[in-house]
Amino acid sequence: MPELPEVETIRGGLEKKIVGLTIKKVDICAPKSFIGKAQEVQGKKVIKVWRRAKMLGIDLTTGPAGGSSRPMSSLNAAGTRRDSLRPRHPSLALLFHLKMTGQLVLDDRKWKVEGGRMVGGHPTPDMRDAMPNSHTRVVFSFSDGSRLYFNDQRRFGWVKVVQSSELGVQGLFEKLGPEPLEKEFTWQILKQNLLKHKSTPIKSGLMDQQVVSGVGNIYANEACFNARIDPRARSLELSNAQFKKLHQGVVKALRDGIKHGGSTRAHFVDSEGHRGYFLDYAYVYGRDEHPCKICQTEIKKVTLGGRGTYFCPACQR
DNA sequence: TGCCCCCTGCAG
DNA sequence: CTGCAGGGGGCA
Repeated sequence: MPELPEVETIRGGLEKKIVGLTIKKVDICAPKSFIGKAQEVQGKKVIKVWRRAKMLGIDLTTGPAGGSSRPMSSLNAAGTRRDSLRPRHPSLALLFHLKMTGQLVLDDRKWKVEGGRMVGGHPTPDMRDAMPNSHTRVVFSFSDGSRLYFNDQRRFGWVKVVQSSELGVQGLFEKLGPEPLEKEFTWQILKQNLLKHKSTPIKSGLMDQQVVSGVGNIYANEACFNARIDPRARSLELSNAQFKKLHQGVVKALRDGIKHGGSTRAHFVDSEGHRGYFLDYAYVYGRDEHPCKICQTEIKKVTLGGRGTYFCPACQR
């Protein structure tokens, strides 16, 4: 599900709640969803929550609980890189990829057992569906009684126990393109990367994680609209002025996504179980047969690379 | 550079 | 029943 704005929304919510907590227990309901040894993270303390592309990382102390360790990550609250790229210090982390339907929901009602019954707070209406259910694949229990649920209906997602050496230049992140909300993402870089695939539709190019990381189907559609460019256009056909508009369009779409707490089509909820509202503000995604918010022309839907593609035939040329 | 596939569920 | 869904790895 989640693209950059959704993962960033989850990251921000989790950071406020779990930094400093110790993982007491890991319950794995779906073995294929958990890669690595759960034992390695039990007793470890959370020191940072970060994001790279559409992946979310939780840095853990490497030594016994309380031991000191340095964060593996490099992204601050705004999703921008603070300490530059690498080298990363040796440490341990949990790395999540939520794919299409993954959720990370923190249940911080402090459950107490009274008279054999669980007693706690009241879940929000949105959260009720995200509580441990038939789609819960992994449950992390923390020292203060709170729990983190990794839910994933379609089972495409995963969580992996990683060492810092597995990430970075030679690791899992090796092929990822630039972070679109960082300085390294310029219109020139975008142009250069898109031109590596001259005949690929521009919207499909934006979804290529080697071109720019973190953009998925919703925000690629919105970025093309923001730039007033036909999503079917080929990179070879674009002028420099259009590459600049596309660059701005990507950044605007992602920032707006974060501003509205992400997009909820069907499954996305943030770490508190609340949906996101960006789709209320979307210009084209999911709006086929509806009037364009700018010119009233009917929004069209086509398929590109097997993915639903929405655009305004009048605004986007 | 395109499919097919991993899976589950829902809408038409 | 078929088709489609915030992703992306693998294979021809």
